[in-house]
Amino acid sequence: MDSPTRRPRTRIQQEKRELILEAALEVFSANGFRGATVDQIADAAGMSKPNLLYYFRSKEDIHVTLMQRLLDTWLAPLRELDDIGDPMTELRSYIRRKLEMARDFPRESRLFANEILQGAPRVMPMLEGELKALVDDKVEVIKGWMRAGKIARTDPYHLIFSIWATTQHYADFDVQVRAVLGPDRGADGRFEDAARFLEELYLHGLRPVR
Amino acid sequence: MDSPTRRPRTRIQQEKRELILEAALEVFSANGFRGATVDQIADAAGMSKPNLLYYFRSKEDIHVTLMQRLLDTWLAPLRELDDIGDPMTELRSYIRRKLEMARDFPRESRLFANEILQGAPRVMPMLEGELKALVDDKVEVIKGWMRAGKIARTDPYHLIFSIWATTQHYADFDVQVRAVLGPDRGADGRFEDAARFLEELYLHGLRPVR
DNA sequence: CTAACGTTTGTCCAATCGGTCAAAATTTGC
DNA sequence: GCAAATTTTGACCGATTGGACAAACGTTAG
Repeated sequence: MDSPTRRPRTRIQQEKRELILEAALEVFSANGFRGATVDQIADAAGMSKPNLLYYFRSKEDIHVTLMQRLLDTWLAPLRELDDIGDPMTELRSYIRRKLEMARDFPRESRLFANEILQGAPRVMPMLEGELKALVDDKVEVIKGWMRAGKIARTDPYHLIFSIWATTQHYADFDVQVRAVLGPDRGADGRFEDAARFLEELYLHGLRPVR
Repeated sequence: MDSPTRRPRTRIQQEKRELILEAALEVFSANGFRGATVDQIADAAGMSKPNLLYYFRSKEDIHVTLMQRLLDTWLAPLRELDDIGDPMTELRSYIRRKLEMARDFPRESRLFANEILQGAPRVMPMLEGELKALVDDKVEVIKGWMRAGKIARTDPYHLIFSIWATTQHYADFDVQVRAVLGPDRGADGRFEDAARFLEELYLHGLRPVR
């Protein structure tokens, strides 16, 4: 009675679903939702298309499952932003963590970017619910820091947006970054430079230090 | 002999090609290249599909034409970044101009983001040629400012990347920004807040002013 | 062994895709 | 006004798409 697309029961279902999601991440992030085909995903997962559709009801089913899991890990760094500890240090390590995620999980970043670019047709509820709630929460923390004079008084929402933008840029616009920088400096070097720059930017901006 | 897809000769060809490009911008930016259909574009342009294909050889032909035009206007603000005038003022107005473009031409921004996200399959040569050359040029200008002690010594490439990222974010991730901020503040208010925040960030970072 | 259950595949289908083509409708040059 | 050139359209095509389905295959418990 229970279809495998409900709740995985056997070990093999658990494994195959993971395999499919990994393959789908690869294909979706590289081609977008409409650009990806079920055949491509099935190929990448090493199985036939009907077999894949035995584990997931539809192409969209794969995508929403992927997005649901993604958002959790994607927001983890922001969740860790905590009131304990020095504000400036907290923010710096948040930026570093986000930059590390752009380096280590570029496919996840691009998958998310693709979805938002298309108007978030499949994750809008999550944005207005889970995401907004978390951001609102952290904005209060940041406001506290500002009131205490620990960091400059500025717009906390746009502060968070700017951190998202600058860090995810290195995953989403990777080919552009590479095209501009040339092949001289490898991926590690690029992220090292980016980390150093962002630290300086968020610390004291562009005003010359004397 | 000359097909209209070569060089527009008549007034009507000029007009219809413009009409198609405008419609294609709308459709491509909202759905990506593979997500957009020729029928959609033809519909948006108020003509039949075969008629559209009389003015452009193919779907890809429309896209490359669009991208070629786009890159020029897209890079205009950076071209204006000049050695004359106060460096800090120059950078501030570059940021402002880029932010205004994100506000006034979000479709162009999303079209570009879509293309880069997919690995820039149709504009890679432009990135490695035109774009890289321009950035290299402006990086030298910025380095001069740093040597003169006018702005802080930091990585000029990543400075430019960060400006691109923070400004275009408001076009590319618009739905997310709106979802997080809620409906309270209109589009004008959002961009006002963003402009103020970015000015403060690039001026003195997050260090509290006392 | 065998019945029940879970897994895999080959085949097929309707819908949609980008693009062609010949013919009709319209505009233009003289 | 009329012939030539340009513009527009309906009908059509092969390829690809997401998905359905029944039959075959494998596995496991009794």
